[in-house]
Amino acid sequence: MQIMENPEGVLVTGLELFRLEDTLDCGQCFRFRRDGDGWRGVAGNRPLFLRETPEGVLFSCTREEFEAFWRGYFDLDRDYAALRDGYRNLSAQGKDLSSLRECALYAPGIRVLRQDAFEALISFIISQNNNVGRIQGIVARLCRRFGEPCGADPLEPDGVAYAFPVPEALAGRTEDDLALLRAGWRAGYILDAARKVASGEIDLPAIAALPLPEARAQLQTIRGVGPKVAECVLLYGMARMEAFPLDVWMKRAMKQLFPGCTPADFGDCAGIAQQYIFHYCRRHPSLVR
DNA sequence: GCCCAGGTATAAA
DNA sequence: TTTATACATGGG
Repeated sequence: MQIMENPEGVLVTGLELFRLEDTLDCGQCFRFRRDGDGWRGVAGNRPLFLRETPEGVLFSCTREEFEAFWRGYFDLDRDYAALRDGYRNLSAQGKDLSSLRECALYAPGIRVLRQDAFEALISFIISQNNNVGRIQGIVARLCRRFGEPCGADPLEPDGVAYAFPVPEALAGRTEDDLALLRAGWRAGYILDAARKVASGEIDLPAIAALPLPEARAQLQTIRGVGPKVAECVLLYGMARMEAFPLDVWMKRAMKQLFPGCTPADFGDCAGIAQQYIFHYCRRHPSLVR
């Protein structure tokens, strides 16, 4: 990876296996949209525009911002090629994981984003029994109404980029206050999560460091957080790459593609394998119907 | 109208 | 412990 400054921002070259569409349009984050030939969005309180050029990926930020945040956010220091090859050789106790190579062909440029834990928690509470378009709409309204302005966003009606709300900005609200989100019954879940985090009853950084079973159990004390949401928070919001979100699709895909295998068979980077499988399923709906 | 969307809480078997 | 149902929105 080479990093060069230019008048538009920071140009990153020499990156293998990094494609913006694979990474930003796959249901792991809900705040990035296409903008012309690139993508625009906000992570936490940091707005960003980025696009692919023949030379590399161009980030519209300073070198300091890239180094301090975006480099980690996009997981750019992980060697995904080595990981993919590692999976090829990882045949735990005779378990056949060879289908994974085929899966990885359908989203070779995916990176597992390292999002803020609270943002991931609220986002995936909203995601339950919901579709990506509507999730994005609810999250956008949440940020416009309860997030702090944090820069410019030409795609917003008022041209302002809004940060993801901090827990304290939500904890004191009522379900009526959240009615404008049109989040339905998830509004109560959002409030419970925000209140538990704001009060300290839920300590997200502490949970992130816990063994997986305890971390899952603590997350699931939040109303509206079940096995699936907890797993998404661990994988996308706590950089716990052993986490493996199992939804209806994934359960069926596992039976078809990896009979007899469990998430644990994919090792300490199971979550990345899960991403490859998820993308494969999206391209092969007949497999999981 | 009907069905579905990367689920979860709740009540019943 | 497992299975059924309601839950609010909105798009196809």
